[in-house]
Amino acid sequence: MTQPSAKSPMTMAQIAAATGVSVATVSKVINQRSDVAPATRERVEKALAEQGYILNRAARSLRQGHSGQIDFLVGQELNSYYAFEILRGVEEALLTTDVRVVLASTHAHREREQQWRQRLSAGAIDGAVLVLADKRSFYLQELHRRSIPSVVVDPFGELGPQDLSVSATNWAGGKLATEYLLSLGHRRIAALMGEPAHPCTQDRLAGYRHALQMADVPVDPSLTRFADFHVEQAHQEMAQLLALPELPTAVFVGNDEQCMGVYRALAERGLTVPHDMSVLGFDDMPYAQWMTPALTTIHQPLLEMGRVATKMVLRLIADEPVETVRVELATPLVARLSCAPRRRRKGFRILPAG
Amino acid sequence: MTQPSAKSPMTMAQIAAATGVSVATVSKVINQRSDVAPATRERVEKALAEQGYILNRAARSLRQGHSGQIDFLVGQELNSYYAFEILRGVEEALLTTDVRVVLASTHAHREREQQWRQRLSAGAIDGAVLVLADKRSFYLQELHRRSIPSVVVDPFGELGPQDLSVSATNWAGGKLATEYLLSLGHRRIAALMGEPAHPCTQDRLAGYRHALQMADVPVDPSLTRFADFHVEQAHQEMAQLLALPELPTAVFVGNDEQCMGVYRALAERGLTVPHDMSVLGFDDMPYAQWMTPALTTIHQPLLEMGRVATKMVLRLIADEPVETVRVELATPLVARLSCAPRRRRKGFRILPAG
DNA sequence: CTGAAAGCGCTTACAG
DNA sequence: CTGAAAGCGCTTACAG
Repeated sequence: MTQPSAKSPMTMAQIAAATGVSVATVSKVINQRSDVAPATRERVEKALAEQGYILNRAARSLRQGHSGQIDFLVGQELNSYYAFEILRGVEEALLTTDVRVVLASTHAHREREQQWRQRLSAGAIDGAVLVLADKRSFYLQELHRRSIPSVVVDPFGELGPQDLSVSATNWAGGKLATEYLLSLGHRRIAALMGEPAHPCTQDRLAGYRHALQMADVPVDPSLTRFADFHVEQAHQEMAQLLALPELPTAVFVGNDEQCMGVYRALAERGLTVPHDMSVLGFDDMPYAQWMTPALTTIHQPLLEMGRVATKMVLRLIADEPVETVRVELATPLVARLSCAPRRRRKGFRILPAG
Repeated sequence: MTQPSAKSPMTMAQIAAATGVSVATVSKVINQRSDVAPATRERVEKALAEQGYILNRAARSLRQGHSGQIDFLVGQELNSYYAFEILRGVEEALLTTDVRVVLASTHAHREREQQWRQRLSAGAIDGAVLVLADKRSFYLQELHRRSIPSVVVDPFGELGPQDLSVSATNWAGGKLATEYLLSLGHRRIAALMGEPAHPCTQDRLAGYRHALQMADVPVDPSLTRFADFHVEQAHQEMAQLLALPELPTAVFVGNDEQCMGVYRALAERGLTVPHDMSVLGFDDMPYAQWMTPALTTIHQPLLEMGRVATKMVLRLIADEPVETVRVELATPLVARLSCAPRRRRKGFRILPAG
């Protein structure tokens, strides 16, 4: 029946008094400095544990000028699960540390940007994980000015030579997707991509073209379309594709979310997946396996990207070396039910069943 | 061409020196105390603005014992978009304040719980928004012990009389859903609910039963099934429902995520929505409108719930009164394409087309 | 190896 | 209305 104590927390001074050493020595023990006699250290550690000592971070922060916090900053609205997956990875990397994430995106509100800059200046931010930033990003520039460690996840444009980044192997992913569709016999393969300005779009598209060329399939420009990364525009663009005189038999799509729009456009035309059209996504979001039919897609390790970026930030904060400036994480293909071998044209040739 | 200054931030002492007043007076101006002469105040405010003064929060925090941070704590794994929507609401409420959210869920890791408790004790948490907690929750108990303001969003069980909460009108939502299906002519309406222990499940089910009784439709217990709130189990339970000798013609489902499993189970049996079965969800997650067919569902205002809860926490922190202890936010029905009028039994009666 | 002392930047009770 | 001074809890350079 230990009584819950709501008393104000222990201080180093109290521990010092209880142990008969100085506050300086207690501090040294807590900070694992080497210049403490083993016997003293042991005695202090025991008291610390027994009394349930708790470090006052505000005090340390005031003294040292840092805060035990890193910011999670998204270049756009926080309206997509995409960012959430990355955030979960950040959380995971921080699980065993005593660093916290702060969601600090300012969404381009001027007042909020001011506030954020203030926090920066006041030393309230030890580091940052930036999603969808490029070298012209407000955040990145401010962070550099203050020399605060940062890592960009999935850069949205060009980065400076000193900027660190973590992304997916987009080129390889685009190539793999296309090779898979080719292996199923498809030749007329459309690419319904996301935001054209995003480097990941460019890279995936380059992978797509490369795979086609390797297979001696001519690249038909009318088969490449762009949209933002959301459902609505994908739905529209797919409708455009379906208005073509000669339809593709497969589509490689910019992300899973867009695939929902693609499914819809197909359903509206009375076309079924994968019988009439193979659909291949990108991301492998949790819902991909539960779409009907279950979506074949390229896995983008968003959670892992968040985790890796966070670990890099942590190393930078601790002044430890970071191995690579540009990390790219693998993008395997997850085969489900939305892709099938190309059907022969109706009445063109009848293959024996089996 | 103002030179970006990476110098260490201004202090009150510098402002005081520049203005010819004392540090105490600067502090009073910043904290909007009344005991400052108008002329002095004006002079100091001018200097503050011109010099771009920035408050050092660590110092204030050390002095005052609070931190400008509230914790966002989820009782379960942070693996569902559900929590993300609430989090977005929290963010929104904080947009115009200088309070930050910290994602602090410990996921029942013992070591992390210790760390969290330390932060609590050290005054690093001014308040908390708890998702899916009940009165036995570790977080809630610790928070109460330290008298730190908190509000529970969507309580997972019973709460103490003094606990504040924000939830959706689950009973009304269940009733509304059922009435809608009844109005479409359905009489055999299944309820494929989520977690039976969750109060929201109980409330929705009560609403469902009430609506049936009001319409003089007997409640068939074999038509009520439970699962967790995720896709897999919903898929299984729906398969069970489809093994019944007499099938329902409509299902009211625990949440939108579960509906994906329901769609799948139906597709596997060759049944189409809404022709063979009407499906009605709960939540109105962003993807609901993009499921095929677009899901008719009860809108649960998760984002708004997060926002309201956060505003309550903010009021509590500021020692302002809070109007209501239990807030319930409305749950309108969003009609889309997954529900249709009940079809007459095959061969029972032929209606003229049109 | 140990500790006395200064100081991080603020707020507040108090004297004037 | 104004300000000198104490103190929040820590860390660090330095003397011993």
